[in-house]
Amino acid sequence: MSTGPRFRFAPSPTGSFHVGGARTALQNWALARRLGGTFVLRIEDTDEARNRPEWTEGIIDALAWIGISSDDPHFEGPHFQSDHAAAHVAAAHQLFEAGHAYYCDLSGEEVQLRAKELGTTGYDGYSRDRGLDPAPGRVLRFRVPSGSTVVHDLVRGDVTFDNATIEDFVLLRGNGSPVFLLANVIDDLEMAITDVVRAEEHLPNTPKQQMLWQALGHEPPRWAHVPVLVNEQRKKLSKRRDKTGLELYIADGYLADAMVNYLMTLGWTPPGAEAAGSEIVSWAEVEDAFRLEDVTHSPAFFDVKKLAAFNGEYIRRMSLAEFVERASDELPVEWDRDRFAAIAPHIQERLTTMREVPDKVDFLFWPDGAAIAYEPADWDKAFAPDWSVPLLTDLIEAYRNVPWTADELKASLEQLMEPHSIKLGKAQAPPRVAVTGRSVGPPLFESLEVLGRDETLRRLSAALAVAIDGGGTHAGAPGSPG
RNA sequence: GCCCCCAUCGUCUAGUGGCCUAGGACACCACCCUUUCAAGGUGGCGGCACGGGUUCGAAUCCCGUUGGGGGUGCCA
Repeated sequence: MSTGPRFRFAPSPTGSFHVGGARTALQNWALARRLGGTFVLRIEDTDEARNRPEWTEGIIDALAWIGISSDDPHFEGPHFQSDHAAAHVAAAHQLFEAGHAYYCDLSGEEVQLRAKELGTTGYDGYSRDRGLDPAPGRVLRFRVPSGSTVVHDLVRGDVTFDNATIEDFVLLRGNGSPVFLLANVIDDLEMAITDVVRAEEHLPNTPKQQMLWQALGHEPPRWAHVPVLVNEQRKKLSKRRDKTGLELYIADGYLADAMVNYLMTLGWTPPGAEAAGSEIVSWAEVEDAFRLEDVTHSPAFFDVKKLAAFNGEYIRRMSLAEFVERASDELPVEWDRDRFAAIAPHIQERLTTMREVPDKVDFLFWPDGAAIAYEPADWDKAFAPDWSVPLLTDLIEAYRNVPWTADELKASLEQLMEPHSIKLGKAQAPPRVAVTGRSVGPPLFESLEVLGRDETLRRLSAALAVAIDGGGTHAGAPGSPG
């Protein structure tokens, strides 16, 4: 058990794990590990309607994916806020007994009505000195002291709030249940949290929570509010408008290391990144160098394009063996793994996400003899030149006897091109479209080598037939193989 | 409305008074390489929001303006 600082990550359970949450979790994790402290996971399930056991599992799985393992000695939890309901209520009563809170019988509508009549904002302290006793339907409100509250924030410095601008906020609802503000503080207190690192949106709550800590007779924790993540409209990333779910990115074939690396560079730069000319850093380096004091103060745009660039970089950095293994997960079970391994080196550097793998190599797995659906535009372009049909005809003849290696296949095409005086770049188009149905794909001769002589010749001949017979219309692309 | 935060290339950022004719990364453009597409290499485009101070000297400090964001629940 660690004795160092205690951080906490306190998500509310939903079916989705927010990428912004992933970032704050990562920051807490880096700090907890480097400082020899603890990362406490607390599920904020106060709102019972939202609580489902599988959601908690989803959170733990998501954390594990980004490298925050519940098996790590620095990990503690999960704790559940709902388990502490009694403590929250007890603390509220304690606050009432000590005179830090009072009951009020005004309903929400009545409060609004009064504010309107008085021309004030929010609750005006109507019941402050009425000495009301607890009763059903009455809310317990905190008696905000006069003066001001200074929040010492590790990323922003001191932030001063005039208490006069903070209304006597609710601690206990009319039905006796505690609100988030209170529950959050009590849990942090009970779990001996020393450092609260969370998103900037909580900054306005902080003076209220700090007053609660003090009213309860405790020193508040160290606060740190990191900037929020925003979309291209510069609005806080929201589940409704934006793609925020970590699970969505996992499904799209993003690598955990790339995601973690990218998330950490939002609002923070690894030392040495500039000199290295690269922002790609290992988690070890992050853990070693991440400091709250170095975090930027302004919101950061979550740029999927840059994430994709990182991801491509990480894919290219994998060893071939690792790449083949991971890519296999993306392939249909019936596809031959050895055949894939043969072409793998040629697609590894052409990817931005793992999800693109099947699409890059599918032509190698079409059933032998299946009709090929040619991309109309690609077909037209490849077979527009008048040399295309004769070239293909000769190529079929040549390929009947040539040794079946990429080099030989290439040499043989080059030899045939000569009389036509065309470049290899153009000459490879007709056979490529004939064999793969498209004009782009992995290197052609390597692909043919993997495909094999029989199926290659078959596809070449089928295309030739269509080219001759379909004339300029190529109407003949029969049904799709896949 | 009120409170709080923020402000360097399109984006993420380096920069903590002279090393800045502002550096890097992503994106974009061009060229090279080339077996299509990528990858890789080289180069390019592009920024200190504005106005006042302070100072010998300001992207850096202060004030104001403008702009953006967050918060203002008996949600979390």
